[in-house]
Amino acid sequence: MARAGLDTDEVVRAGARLADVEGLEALTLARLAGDLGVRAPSLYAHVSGLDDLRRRIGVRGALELAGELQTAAAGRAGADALDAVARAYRDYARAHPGSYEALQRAPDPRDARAGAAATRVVDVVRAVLRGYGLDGDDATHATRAIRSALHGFVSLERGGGFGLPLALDESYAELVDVLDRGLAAASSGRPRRAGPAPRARPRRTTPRPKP
Amino acid sequence: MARAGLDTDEVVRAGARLADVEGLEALTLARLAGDLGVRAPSLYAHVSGLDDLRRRIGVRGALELAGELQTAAAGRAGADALDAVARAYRDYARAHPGSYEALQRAPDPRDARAGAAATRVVDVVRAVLRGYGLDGDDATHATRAIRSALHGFVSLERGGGFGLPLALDESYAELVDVLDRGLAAASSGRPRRAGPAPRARPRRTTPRPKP
DNA sequence: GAATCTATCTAATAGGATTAGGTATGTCAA
DNA sequence: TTGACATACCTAATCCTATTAGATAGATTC
Repeated sequence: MARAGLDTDEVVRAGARLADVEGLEALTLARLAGDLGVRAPSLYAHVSGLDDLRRRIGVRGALELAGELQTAAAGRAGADALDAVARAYRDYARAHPGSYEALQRAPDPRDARAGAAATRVVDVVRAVLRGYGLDGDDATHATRAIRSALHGFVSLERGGGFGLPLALDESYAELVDVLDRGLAAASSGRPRRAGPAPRARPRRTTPRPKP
Repeated sequence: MARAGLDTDEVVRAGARLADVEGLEALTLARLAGDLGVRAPSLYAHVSGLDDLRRRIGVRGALELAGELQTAAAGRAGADALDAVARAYRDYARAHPGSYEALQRAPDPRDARAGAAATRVVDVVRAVLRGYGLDGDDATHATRAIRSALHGFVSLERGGGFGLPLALDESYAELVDVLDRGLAAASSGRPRRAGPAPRARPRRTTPRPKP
């Protein structure tokens, strides 16, 4: 038999592609082996099982996503950066639904690379928040808020949770605006419960295309 | 053989309990049948398969969740109502993780009850937004924003996506504050991009316990 | 060319979903 | 009381999946 010449990277890459095209549920070792022209047990030479494969797809996805976010954020600040990162986030989740779902699972605490990949995503978001004057605990809370909002939207959208997909682009833009306003208010000095938002803060610099 | 006396409701209830205690992944017909003192094929008399069971658990969960949210919102308005609903939402997801996950899947378009259950949840959120003066399209976008944020937080929290579970209660409170501020600004009249938030809007009426 | 490494194979086990078809329990009417 | 019927439950069987064990053959190295 001619060898297929696989290695772990190739298997993970093919697994990610399959998951992205047919959904993470459709990713089975039997199916993936078929796609690769190999019998299912052969995959165990490269991956230690289905769970391991899913985790590796997740790590790969997290690194990819972090790269996209980093590119989007480069050279931008404040609301502009938030907007760009939010778009890149949603774009990635829609282009790679299987990888995105895999990346959403808790990283294996024993796998340093998994933790590092997750950290890279968080770090990009955290960097954006410097433009809002947030640091320390405030930045942690704000990072969690942004991640929650973006992930929640993307997750509901993918699952069909919004019913008719009417004006989803606009809804997403509004969500990002709500975050922007809320975070700007949070950073405008304590006590931050009663004061009006600052007036002259620069807003989005590039006009948003109408959906 | 003595009959177990099952019916569909009993099977779904037991399935939801199993999913809540051991996770939706642990819900198998074989396991559930064992719990009910019955063989796996017997469940097909009450449920048309594993997928159907999951969907029914989801519908049941959506109705339960809608009830909790409705109770939380009763007699409150504005930021107070938003806060109460947000807490109830998170409480439900933590108390019933399996049902929550099941409810998150897209409802079967052919099942009227599934659609109605999903609608009930959305309606409670939408009702809260009346206290923010939002209606029509604005209310739709705002509803989606709130659902995204709450679901995203709860989903990341459950999946261990926040790393160390440090100060999660506080982060959640801050997230709700960000929503409140952002929505209040959205409702304060158009053009809504530049104006300061209204000053005298009533804030949360009950002090939030420190985490 | 021999030795080694390893990617792949076949064979086998185990567990899950699901279908087909039989059995016995409960209900209801005569 | 007895018969008929509906149905809750069963066993047996099929198919698919993950996974392990052990053999083989292609590639690499000395």
